[in-house]
Amino acid sequence: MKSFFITTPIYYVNAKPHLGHAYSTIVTDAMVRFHKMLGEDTLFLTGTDEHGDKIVQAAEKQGQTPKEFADAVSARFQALWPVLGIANDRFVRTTDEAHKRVVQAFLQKVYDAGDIYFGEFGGHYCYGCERFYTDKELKNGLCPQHRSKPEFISEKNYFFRMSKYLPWLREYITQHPDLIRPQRYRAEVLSMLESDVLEDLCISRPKTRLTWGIDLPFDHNYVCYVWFDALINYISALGWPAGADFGRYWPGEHLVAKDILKPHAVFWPTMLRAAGLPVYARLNVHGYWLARDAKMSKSLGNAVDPVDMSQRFGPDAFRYFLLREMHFGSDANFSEEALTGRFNADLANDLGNLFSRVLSMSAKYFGSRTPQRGRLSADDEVVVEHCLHSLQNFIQLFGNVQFAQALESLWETVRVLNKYVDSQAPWTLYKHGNTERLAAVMYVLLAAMRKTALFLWPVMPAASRRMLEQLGCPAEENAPPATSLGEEATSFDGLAPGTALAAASNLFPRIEAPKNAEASSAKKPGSAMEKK
RNA sequence: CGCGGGGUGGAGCAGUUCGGUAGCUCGUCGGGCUCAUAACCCGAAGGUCCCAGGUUCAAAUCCUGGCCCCGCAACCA
Repeated sequence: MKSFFITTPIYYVNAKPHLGHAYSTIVTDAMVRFHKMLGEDTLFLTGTDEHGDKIVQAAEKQGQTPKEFADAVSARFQALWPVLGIANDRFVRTTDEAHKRVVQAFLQKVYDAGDIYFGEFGGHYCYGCERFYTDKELKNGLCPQHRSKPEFISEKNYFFRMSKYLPWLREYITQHPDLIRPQRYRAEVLSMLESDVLEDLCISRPKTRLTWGIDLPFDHNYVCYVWFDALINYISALGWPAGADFGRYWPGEHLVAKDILKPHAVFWPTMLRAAGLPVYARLNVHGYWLARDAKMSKSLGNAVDPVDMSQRFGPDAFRYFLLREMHFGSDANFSEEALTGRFNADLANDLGNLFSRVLSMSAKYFGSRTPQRGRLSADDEVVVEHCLHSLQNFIQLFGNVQFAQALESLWETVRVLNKYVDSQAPWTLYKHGNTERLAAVMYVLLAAMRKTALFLWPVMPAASRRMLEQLGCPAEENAPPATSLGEEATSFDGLAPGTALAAASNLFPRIEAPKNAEASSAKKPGSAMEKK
């Protein structure tokens, strides 16, 4: 059985979860569900990153120990995922004892191989920022943030001999064109590798400055710093080196946002190489959600709270919007207006209404039973072909992380079905007593709707289940529908005649547009404000 | 010359890899249907595809130069 292991980044616990965390995790969840429905052996990992200066500071502010603070925030992340319909298999914390042991084993291995050395590290240190600046970053010799003169500090630290592996990495990425996707990020990494700006990686902090970290196994005066700790979560959660899951699931895929491209595309593969492990199978990189074309941030006050969105619009609609609106890899704008618009147009008008009208007719014409399929006309065959074709496209596109295009492809079918209802006019067939045609048309509609519902399971698991139930195809809770997407996209069967159907209901009640929508839009002649 | 992304009808976006009738959703206007959630279906209006050159039978797409936005270069998804 083919395996599919995928991870989100582990989230830094210095702040509460925001839209970006939600997006990364929702996308990963959708990918996992998709692969489950392809019949693969999936494993979905997420977690929290809990060491470092900032956690210590944040904890102090709250009057807590770093561990207490990390426990609290980590718990918040863990509590969020079910709310968003996310079903991760594992949750790793960098403060887990098991994780610490793996990090130490990894460090020791690389150290023994001679790729970690002790050296001098000097730089301009700004106490306000608590970080080093390079000469180029300084503005007139001053910290760009605080406009104060940084102190030149020199301290001894351990370094990972990353530079040694950069030529290999460049070659590897060249040989594996699909390793990093979308392509724009692969190009960026290659450009990074060619620009020659990458050096060895400082991987330690002296305990005199920082104690909240994992001890270096070969020098207890130092703790492991940043990426060597965090990145290793991806294999510590698999129980490397001895755990059976490592052999079963590695190499897997990672999903990250573009801001942490470098650590994942450069640090991590070279680390794996140095430890003698295979590189991950794929790195999926996405862009940012913007609010009115500006980056979301707490300071700008334009951050979006995923819990709030999920509660107000429902997790399924929220997930649908995120996957439909952003073209994976590019930035996209988030707004409630856009979310409302998508909801009403796609879910309420196109999809929900299709279910409503077809189920209503099924009740009227066939006593809410799936009719016999009968012989299909040329018109019917066209719809069937169109449907299967769009499902095949969906599989291709979704597998290629083109979620927006995949959903667009699925919606082509939804629109075709709505047109089909109009062109076939079942109410006329009914009036004329043309039961055979009526049965064929209704069967085609119901069967195509079932497929649509199935294919939506990765994106909208709860709504998918509701739709399937309405079609008399109840699905087990917390399990993928018992079918395979590949087969569903090649044959048009799947509905048993005589099955009881639900009465028509309102799956996605329209959302009334918010009253304050006019605030920023300039007055235009004939601008639409009539909604009542 | 630090690196990268972008500039396409009123709005938001595809399309640009491998040139060949400019496409989608929303919005606007007109019509249709009556199964349905004031929904659905049909039709129409609306575009110098940032600018200027170049290559070509043909450029949104390739090349050169320029203008304008926005990220990154910090443990921010």
